[in-house]
Amino acid sequence: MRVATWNVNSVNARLETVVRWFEEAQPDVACLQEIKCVDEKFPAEAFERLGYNLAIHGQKTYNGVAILSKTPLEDVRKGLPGDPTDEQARYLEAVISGPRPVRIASIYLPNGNPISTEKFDYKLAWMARLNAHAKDLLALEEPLALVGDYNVIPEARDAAHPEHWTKDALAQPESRAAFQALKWLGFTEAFMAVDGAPESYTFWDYQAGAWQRNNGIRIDHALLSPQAADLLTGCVIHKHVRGWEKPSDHVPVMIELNL
DNA sequence: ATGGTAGACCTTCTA
Repeated sequence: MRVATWNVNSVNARLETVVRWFEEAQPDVACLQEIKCVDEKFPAEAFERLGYNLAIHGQKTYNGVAILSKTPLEDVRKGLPGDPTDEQARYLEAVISGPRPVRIASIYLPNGNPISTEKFDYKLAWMARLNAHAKDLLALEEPLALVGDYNVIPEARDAAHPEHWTKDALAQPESRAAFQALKWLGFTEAFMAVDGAPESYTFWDYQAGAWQRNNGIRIDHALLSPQAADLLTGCVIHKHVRGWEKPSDHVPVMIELNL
């Protein structure tokens, strides 16, 4: 089973590009982030035509996450538990039905910039809530994948120019520590388990010719429970998609599970 | 030190 994660930077502005990639890569499950629309504005027909079932947790203008699956989605949870006042659509969880069900979450972790503002506090509070919820999910002892745009550069090797990011929320020690703490609950980071090559980025800024200079960062991650890690056979970053017409600034990351 | 790009949407915010 192929499970992808992709921050599409507006599913409506990107529809042609996104459909092109779906037809090429044929994911069984795809988790999208930054759809940037309410549920009613999601171009559902385009994906239903390709044979997908949809779960959408949208929001006007900003954020928004979705899960598309070839098999029906069950036990859908919208929003990250832990703060009922949080109105940002950044978390969606569902169980992918099948002979061996897999629980999947589509995550759009807060950016957190600038770091001297409440935006960074919100990022760290959100990460604490994610870690608490992830701990509960691990206790279920089932195949589980938490995939998405984590907005965290885990290590210096995950940036072409680590020195550019020292004042950025994506590379702060607090951000990295929270991501490490999440992994240490018992997750396997799919990319590091399978490949782990340096200079393997998932995001290149639109500005300053970042793509042309390969000035990228690796911030889109797939974390697997032990029961899912046992099934892991591959993890590929679809870098070439960044060179297409009208690209997102992120590229898809695809994991393969043996089921 | 600045500005460079992209998307939603109404003027500026987010990234």
